[in-house]
Amino acid sequence: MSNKQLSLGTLEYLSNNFQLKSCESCGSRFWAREEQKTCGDAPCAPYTFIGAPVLKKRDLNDLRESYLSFFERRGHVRILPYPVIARWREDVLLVNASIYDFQPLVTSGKIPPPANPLTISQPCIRLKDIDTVGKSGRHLTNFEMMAHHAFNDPDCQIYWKNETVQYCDSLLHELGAEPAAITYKETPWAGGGNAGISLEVLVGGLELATLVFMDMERSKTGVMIKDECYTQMKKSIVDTGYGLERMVWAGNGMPTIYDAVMPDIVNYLIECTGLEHSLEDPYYSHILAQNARFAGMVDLNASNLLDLRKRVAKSIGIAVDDLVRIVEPIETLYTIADHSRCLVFMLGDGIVPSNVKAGYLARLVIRKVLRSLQGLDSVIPLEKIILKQIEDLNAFPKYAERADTLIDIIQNETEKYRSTIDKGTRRVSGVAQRYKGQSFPVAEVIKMYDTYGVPPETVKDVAKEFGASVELPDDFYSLVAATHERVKEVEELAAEAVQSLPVTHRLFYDEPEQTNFKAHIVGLVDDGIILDKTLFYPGGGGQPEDTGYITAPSGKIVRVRLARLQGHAIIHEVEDVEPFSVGDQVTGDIDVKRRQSLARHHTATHILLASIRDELGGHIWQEGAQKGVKSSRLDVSHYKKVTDDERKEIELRANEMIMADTAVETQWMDRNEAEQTYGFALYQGGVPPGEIIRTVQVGDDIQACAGTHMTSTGKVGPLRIIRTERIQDGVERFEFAAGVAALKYDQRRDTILGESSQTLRVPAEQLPVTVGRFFEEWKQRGKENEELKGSRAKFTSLASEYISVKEAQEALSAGDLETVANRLSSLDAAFKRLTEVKVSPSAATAVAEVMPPTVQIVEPIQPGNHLIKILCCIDADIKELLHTSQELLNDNAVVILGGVRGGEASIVVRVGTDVVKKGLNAAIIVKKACSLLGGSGGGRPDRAQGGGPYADKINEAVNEAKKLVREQLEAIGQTG
RNA sequence: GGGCCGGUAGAUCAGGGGUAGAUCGCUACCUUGGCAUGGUAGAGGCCUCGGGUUCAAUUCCCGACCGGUCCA
Repeated sequence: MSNKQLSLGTLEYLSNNFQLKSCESCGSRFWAREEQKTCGDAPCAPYTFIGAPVLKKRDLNDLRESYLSFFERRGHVRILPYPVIARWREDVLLVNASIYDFQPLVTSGKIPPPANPLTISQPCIRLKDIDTVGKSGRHLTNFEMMAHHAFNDPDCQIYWKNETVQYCDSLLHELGAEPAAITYKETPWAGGGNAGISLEVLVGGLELATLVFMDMERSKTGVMIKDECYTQMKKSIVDTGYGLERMVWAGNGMPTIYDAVMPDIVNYLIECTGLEHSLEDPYYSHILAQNARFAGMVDLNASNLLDLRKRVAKSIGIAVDDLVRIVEPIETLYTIADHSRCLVFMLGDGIVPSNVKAGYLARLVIRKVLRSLQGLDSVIPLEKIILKQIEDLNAFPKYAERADTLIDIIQNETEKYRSTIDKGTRRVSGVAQRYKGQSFPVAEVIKMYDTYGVPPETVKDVAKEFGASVELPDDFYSLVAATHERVKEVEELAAEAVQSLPVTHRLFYDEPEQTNFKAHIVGLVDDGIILDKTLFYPGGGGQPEDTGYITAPSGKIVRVRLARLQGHAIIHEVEDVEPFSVGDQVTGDIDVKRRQSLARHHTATHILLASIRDELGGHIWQEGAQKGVKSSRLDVSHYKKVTDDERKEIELRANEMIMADTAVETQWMDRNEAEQTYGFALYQGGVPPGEIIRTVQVGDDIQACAGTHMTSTGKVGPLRIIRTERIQDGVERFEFAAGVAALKYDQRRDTILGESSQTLRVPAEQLPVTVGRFFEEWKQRGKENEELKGSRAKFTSLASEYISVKEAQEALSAGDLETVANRLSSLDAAFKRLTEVKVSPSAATAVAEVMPPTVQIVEPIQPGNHLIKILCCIDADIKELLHTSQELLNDNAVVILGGVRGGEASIVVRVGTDVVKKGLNAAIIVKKACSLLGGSGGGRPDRAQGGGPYADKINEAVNEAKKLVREQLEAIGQTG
């Protein structure tokens, strides 16, 4: 740590034209031309430009062009804007500032800037203050940062502080600013691992730009800035940022930035909601202007919003409630205008809504704007507003081209949100019923939001309907965050031990089809050798490394386990390093089949990606890829599940590209030239470092890629998509095989089909129909089986009531059918239901024939006044016994049933309600009886079941149960 | 990448180691001259899949698949 202060140093231009002052309010150092007490920044100074513009009136397009050409005339090269999604960075999701375009590769010196100096208009998205957007009058979630950058290093000095301030001053003069109104305030700046002094440029109380002089980097010691230490670095970077929207606002003087920047959209929304009449009222417009002035003075957040409302209301002399009533609807419209515009940038640059990463942020914005729209009295579809925004953003024609996809995404998300809210609402009402007339616990509100995505406001509304009150704490969202266990940040990767290893020449690029080579050993490490040149691909870009053999001068052949890259050297990890010494000439043979399959899959990946993009649209972006020998994976961004038809179409297109058999062109190109020619689509697989990058062209698809490829698409062979799966919301994974692997895949499927059709004895073509039929029949059987079990249970129970087996058999053998028929006559109704055949003597015979094997014992006995019914069946499972027992049971009975099926014995005991009251417990009886069966059982006092493997002990077990029931009943009888 | 929820009838969901439930919808019948309605009966479930524990798993445990949601 050091007390050293960061200082601006002496700037000729400022010293000659300005005076250094100190703010009476906040104490910061600032520069102004004339006498001035405060630094000119909020909260020390109020807005003065509202109603009194401090710049010339310009619209966005006009001012953007003026800015860029101003710097072009001063030797800067105009660079095209980068997408708002920072795909080239690991550490951030969205572009927050123009300098993000050049971090980390340019700022760290790994690659040169695309031009030096340069100027750019970079659309940026900042969601940090999203909740104050619309209310503060000045916050936007999206804005264009106008910038000029100069990258200085010891060898190449472009310009530094003095020129930067001078440029700024003359630009502002050109734009119509009064020189005396311009203030430069000194502030330390830090971000993205770098730091430096900066100047905030203030005009009319509004910060229009920040001029950052980045010349320090994070380190263990040095100057403390925002809790981190920084030291001087060799490079120094001019990083400026001018708010395009703010400059338009300053030249327009409307009460809010939204009116100034998006007048058409705001007016459209006002018309849709019928608010225009109130805005024409001078009283209303006075209130809105006053509100905007006050809001400009404070750093708004959720907790001080009410505070602001109070102050504004007081200054105008109206009640807070009245103020809110007037101000809130228009604030909602501003929010909608801002968010919908933000979405055009996000979705237009290819962000697909998702539950992760940047996609989640897009969803967040969509849901916020949908919620705002819901709060309005009138219904305006979000799609309509988006279309209007696309029209308004005519400076970005690429968004108009993608309008259809954007609308599709929006509709998809709207539908999704609707169903989430529907589901959530039902869930909340369920919970709310429990808290009728009480307060709904905050923990439940958090759960609703965190787990089910129901916003707290919705919870409040729904709960109210059920008479449950909800107290929302101000720090609701921090409470949500607190429930998430803080996950330990992945520690920064330790810097690789920098070894000076020799550079290996990469033969695999020069001769992609060669499989063996001669080379000299130039180095030996632990278990590996380094050659002057090699065909072994060290892995990278999702392509695994090569394996193979190296032959020593002695003739000894040694297996190469793998090749890996370390620095610029390729290390061949070998099983035995013994036979080698530096200087030897060796021959290398790569594993041809492996390499060929990998190369095939690699080229196939490019082909597939191009086909998917053709079929599904320009938002498709590679999210990851892993090549393999047998199959490979390609993950792409997409907002819907890929349908079967789409998948087939993609597969066809891919194979058409293959059959077209075009050459695969690889080329080493200057990176900036490649970028300007092909755009960001180059970096599907990530951004490689270096001034020169390797491009691979497959058909119309061009990517920066370091892998090995086939020399023409035809050599890829057949390509089969094995399956698609959604690995995240918004990311679809394609698993596919190419060449030999694809054929093997097909063969495996053939085998599966063949075996299946053999089992069912039908040709493969008929499998779907047959399997369908079998499944239906199987279900039908199941149902019939259930029915029969139920019927049999009824039948068994009824039969047991009226005739014993012995009796029936004796009567039948004596030819006395009349007796059997008489005894069975009361079965008529039940029997009819079962067979729909009227009971006749012959049917009775049939019954008797059915019964003997089933019913072994029918033994009504009467201990005390309880009836015990015991039935021991063979061939019955627990379910059937349960059904039967139900039929046999009455209030003062105890039923014991035994059955055997499939080598397993089962026992069911049921106790009638009267007997349960006396204290007989079925569960205890079953448990004890089942121990004889080598198993166990249990249940409720009135109904228990169990079983065990010793089927031959079933009679013993049933008798045991009978004994236990008797004993217990007798014991109860004695005590009761 | 991490956390938290969930997958049961056509839909929405309840349940829970021991006979799978409700509401709506569907079919038929009854109530009326007809409709709204009301009543009665019925059809409709590999309780997502695979493994484990258990006498017994839709239920408990592990894994897969699918979905929802919050955060970085």
